[in-house]
Amino acid sequence: MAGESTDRVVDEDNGSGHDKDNDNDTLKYQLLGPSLTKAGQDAVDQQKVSEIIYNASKGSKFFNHEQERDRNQTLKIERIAAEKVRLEKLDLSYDLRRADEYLAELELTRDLSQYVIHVDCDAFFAAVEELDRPELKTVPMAVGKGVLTTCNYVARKFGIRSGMASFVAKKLCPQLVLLPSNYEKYTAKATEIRKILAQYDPLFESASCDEAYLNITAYCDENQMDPEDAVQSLRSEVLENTKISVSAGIAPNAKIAKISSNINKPNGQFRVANERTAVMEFMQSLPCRKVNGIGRVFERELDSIGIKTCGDIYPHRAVLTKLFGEKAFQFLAQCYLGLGRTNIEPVETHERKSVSTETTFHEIGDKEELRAKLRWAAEEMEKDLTRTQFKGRTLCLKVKLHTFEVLTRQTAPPRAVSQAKDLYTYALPMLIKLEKEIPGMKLRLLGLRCSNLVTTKKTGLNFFGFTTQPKPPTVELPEPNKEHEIGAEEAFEAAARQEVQDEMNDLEQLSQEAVIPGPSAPTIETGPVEEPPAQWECPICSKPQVADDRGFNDHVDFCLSRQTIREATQDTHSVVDEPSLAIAASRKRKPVNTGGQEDPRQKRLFFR
DNA sequence: ATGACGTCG
DNA sequence: AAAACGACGTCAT
Repeated sequence: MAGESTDRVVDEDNGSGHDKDNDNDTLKYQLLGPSLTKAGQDAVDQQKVSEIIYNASKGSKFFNHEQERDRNQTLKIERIAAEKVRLEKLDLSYDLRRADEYLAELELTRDLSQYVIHVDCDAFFAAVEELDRPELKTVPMAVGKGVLTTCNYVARKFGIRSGMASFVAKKLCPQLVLLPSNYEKYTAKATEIRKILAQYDPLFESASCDEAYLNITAYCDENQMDPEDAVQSLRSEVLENTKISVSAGIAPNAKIAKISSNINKPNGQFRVANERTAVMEFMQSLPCRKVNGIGRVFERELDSIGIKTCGDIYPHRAVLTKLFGEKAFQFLAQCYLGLGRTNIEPVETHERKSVSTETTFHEIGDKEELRAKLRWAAEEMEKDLTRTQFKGRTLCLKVKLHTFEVLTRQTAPPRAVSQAKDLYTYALPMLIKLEKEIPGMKLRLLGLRCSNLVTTKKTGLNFFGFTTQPKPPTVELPEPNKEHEIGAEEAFEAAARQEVQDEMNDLEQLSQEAVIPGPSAPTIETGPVEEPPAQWECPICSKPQVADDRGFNDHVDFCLSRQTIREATQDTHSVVDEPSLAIAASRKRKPVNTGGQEDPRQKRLFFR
């Protein structure tokens, strides 16, 4: 049973001292995973499921990390609840009036003229697999390796959900069939489905592989059709032609359509009429958690002040800004009123903000192995950047420690980067810094992300009728050279331990070869983008740097090789500079906000 | 700007 | 024994 509240190592990092025994309840709820609200779980005994998950997890590093998070969240919501009590003793008439004014203002923006629908495939990945192997329809089955991405409805009866660790799922249902995911197959199927969706709204918006928003107002007009009939026909058309069942929500805006598509899942639809009363009524009893954007954490925080449904927001409107911030208040106000966006547009019109790659692996502490992982990530990243036709002005390294703690470090190279060699060159110093900050660092994940993107697409060149050749922008090196480059990169670190001079020569050669060669680009380099010569400082020695006219700078390579040598020769006897030590020491002590400090409340903002 | 964190599918 | 990945967004500093 749930008796013991685990043996807490209570040391000085816990200023508040006290610890509720019922912490386990929230923790267990947390462990149930993020998709508790998904369909197919209604008949499941969640108590029992939660016990099993808890027992399967107990003591693991993952569990300990979740426990830590849960503790912090609990502290935070205690502060929120206490603050709310304090606020309510004050005169809130000003806040009340402001809230009401905002609500009135929002009300004027209400648009009930559009039919927006959200289409959602039922257990999509699992359904696609079942097409190939119909015998799986009757047995519990899930897709995904370490973590499940989807499971069929038979599996859901056992309490299995997407996002669940597969070994936990096996505990809940030993006969569960696990399939590896096959994204090509799923995207191919998704393309078939989208072809049909396009007939109903050519400007539909793919929200993900298996979801889409459509505005069918025009379609209904032109065909003199009721939206429900239109969606009925859309769904049967999809089912007949692709053998995939989909559910749909029909509503005056995207927010409500999204919620509605879940209501009669699987293979069903639900409509909220385009009338104010229908909308208000629908929201009134709707649990906040169902709204896209309110997750497990915010749900708990809202619950702690007595808000469970969207209707509960109204009576609390006067304190929301002070407790959660202006943006959160505005978002909640829209939830209460059931407002949402009505303009649906193709996802291609959105500009991408970042490109990233990351992988999880067995715990690694060995420095060489970590570099190999970083190199691999850099290569993956280069592929992704090539495919998406971007370079990154800023580069971010992400690691997850063996404790599941996640850290990120970012840097702004002197020029936008896209080649594996450069990605590696600029990421490695960040990794090295982390290794210094965290003695004995062991990782279970490593990833890279590029943001501040610069497009390498050759756009706008065809106003004289020139067809833009869709040639991939990276034409730098013939294949064999790439191999050589990687090999040399390995050699780099090894050689660094021996002779600086020789190494520098090698590096110079490498740089000459690897850096963007002007002549091989026949057309204008990268169309419209004019990269400003960023000012930048070396992540190792912090000296200000200037990029040369090829866009790069050998200083980092140089500094890096010195660094590597120092590490190799003096490793045990630490030359580690004091600041790093200070950071390392302070890391573990969480910023326990001491008494006098006011208002540590976290604010959040949602889209739009 | 940078890093932590929340959220979604 | 064992808990993903990629993308987006905020906030505090």
